[in-house]
Order: sequence, then C-alpha cells, then structure tokens
Amino acid sequence: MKSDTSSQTLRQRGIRLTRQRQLLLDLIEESGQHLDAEALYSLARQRDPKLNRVTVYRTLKMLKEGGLVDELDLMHFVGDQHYYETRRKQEHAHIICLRCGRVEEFYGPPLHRLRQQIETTFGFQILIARTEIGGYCSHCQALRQQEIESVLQHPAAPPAPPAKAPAKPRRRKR
Amino acid sequence: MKSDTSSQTLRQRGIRLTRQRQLLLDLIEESGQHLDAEALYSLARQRDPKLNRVTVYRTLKMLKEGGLVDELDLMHFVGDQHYYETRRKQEHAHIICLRCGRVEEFYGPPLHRLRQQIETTFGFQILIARTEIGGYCSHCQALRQQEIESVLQHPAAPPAPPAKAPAKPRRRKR
DNA sequence: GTTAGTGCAAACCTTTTGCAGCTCT
DNA sequence: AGAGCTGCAAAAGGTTTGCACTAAC
Repeated sequence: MKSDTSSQTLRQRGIRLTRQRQLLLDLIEESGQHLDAEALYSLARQRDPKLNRVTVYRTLKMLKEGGLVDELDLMHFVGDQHYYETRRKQEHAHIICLRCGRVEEFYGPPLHRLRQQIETTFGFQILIARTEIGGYCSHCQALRQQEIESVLQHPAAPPAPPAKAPAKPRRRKR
Repeated sequence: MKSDTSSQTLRQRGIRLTRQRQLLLDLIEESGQHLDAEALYSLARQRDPKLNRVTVYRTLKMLKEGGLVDELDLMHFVGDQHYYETRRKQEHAHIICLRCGRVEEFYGPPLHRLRQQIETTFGFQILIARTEIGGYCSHCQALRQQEIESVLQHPAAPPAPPAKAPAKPRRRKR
C-alpha cells in the first residue's frame, strides 16, 4: 500500500514525504490496528533498524496535526500512551473492555446525530471527535461475576485478584 | 459542602475517609471545574500546606476507581495531564475549542441513545463513557479566518503565528 | 492494636527539545 | 543552496512506587 491520498495531502502543504515517513504511514495503514508509538517504532525498526524513536513521535504529531491520523487513549487501559489509527474510516466510537482489554468499534447513527446537535447548538466547528467507552464485554461480564462470587465464598482465600481490579496490565521497561 | 453521599460510598468499601481525602473531595465538589492533579494540589496546599502531591494522585486514582469522579483529557489541549470532575452530574460530552481552550458541556439525548445502542448491539456493560470534541467555538471561527487572511495578504510577514497552530499553550515547570 | 494511609525520595514511562549533520528539491 | 528532516543525547512532564512513620477505626 502506497497511501497515495496521504502523500498528496502532505506534499500540498510543503511537507516532505521522506523514506521514514513513508514507512511509518505505510505501517499505520497496513496494520489497521491501534498502534502506540512504541509498537509502531518496533515495527518500523524491523524494516529500517536505523530509524529513531524520536522520528516516530515527530511523524505521529505531524500526521495528527495534518488530520491524517486520529489519536486515541483507549481509556488508558494499558498505560498512559496514545494510540493511532488512519482517518480513512468513518467516524466511530471505541469500546474497551476493562477486564480483557478487547477493543470494539461502533459505527451507528447516534454519533452523527451527536455531531450535528453540537454544531447547531453551539455553532461549533468540529475538527476532531472522540468517544471512548469502558466497561465489560459480554464475555467478561460472566467471568467477573464468577470472580466476585468466588471471593464471597472464600473470603480469606486470596487466589483470585483482590476483588476490585481484575488484573490490570501495566507496561514496564523498554 | 461535606459530600455525604461520597463519604458513605467510601466507608461502605472499608476505605478510610482521612482528613486529606475529605479535603480533596470537598475541593473537587466545590470547584465544579475541571481540575488537574496539579491544580488540585495547589488548592489543597492552601488549606493544608503539608499535604503531599503523591496523596493527590493516590486519592484521585481511588476516587476514579470508585466511580466517584470521572477522568477527562480535554483533548490534551494544554498538556498530557488528566482532569477530574464529580460524577454527580448527568452524563455529558466535553467540547474544547482548539484555539481558546474554552470547554463547553453538552447534555442532549444523543448521548443516551448512543449508550443504549452500544449496550444492545454488543451486550456490553458500560461503566465509563467519555466523549470529547475538539474544534473552533463560534467566537474563534471568525478570528481564525482573520488570521488566515492576514497570512495570505502578508505572506512574508510573520506577526501572526505560523497559520497552522494558533498559539498552543504548553505547561512548563512546577 | 491493626491495617490502611501519608510523606518523602526516587524511580518510571512517555514525550519533547536542542543541535549538528544529512537529504530532499 | 537552503529549508526541512533525522538521529542522538538529554531533559521535561506527568505519574507511580518503596518504605518507614502516622493516624483512623
């Protein structure tokens, strides 16, 4: 994938499409995932081991300001880093399971109606919209229930996590 | 304000309502603003100069996990810090002007419909929902236009900011 | 008297900046 | 040639952790 639309958009603004930027842009478009700077850096190094982490940050910032990618937090389920995705898709909300970390995307009409109402109510010119929703996916709701019951039945036994946080990952070290 | 509901909620979970926590809770409820950890710390120190910044972070984390406050990013207009507000109010979206930083709140029905659709579509149990919208408020749209025209007429003159970023604050030093 | 919470210092993760050298056009 | 980019090192910003002491229940 050569992301022609993107490169045109960039060139129009007098921004150079260097080898590094092309690589990063390709990776974001190819993956179709929600990549954070570190993941992107990691992927990029597989193709260009000399590429620097700073270049990743600078490129992401530029793409974001240029409206080519959107920045997500995904409710900071993992850490405080940001995630990025192309803006090629239709507007959508991100739904994050606070137990397993799975991310779903929602595309229904309420998002568009929300946008319209805000534009008319406030005379606001919307540039970026981000809706993130956290909770338990259908699969984890049951598991969560089991965890709670297990704790109630064996109040002194600490095999399951402390009943409140169902295993919260946290990145360390790079 | 003594935030009785909150203190009850906390005590039920065996969480101690210390002097420091009471103070921080009071400040969040009183202010009705979107405070970040640093602002809250600053306010708190006026009443208790010994209170530590770390206690602010720990308390905010606890209140967030307890569902007593919501955490916002406000599109990271200022920096990468988080903002907090009581969960007492009805669910609402936050609308941030990317030029002047003003924050509006939107309470219309689309938010509720969005929530319902996600619950039924995915069988998802929603715990937290956050909608943040960035763009230009009605006031700044006009100013933005002037800025752009001014640049087009005097392409060599750099009195106004570089035409792309209309003055982006960034916190330094604490 | 326990157990949870605080303060302090130090660490940590993520992101940005300064600057010299390189590279596109 | 010259503006724009990159890489490197270092710093900054925001937040968390380890630990000994203190205070709430």
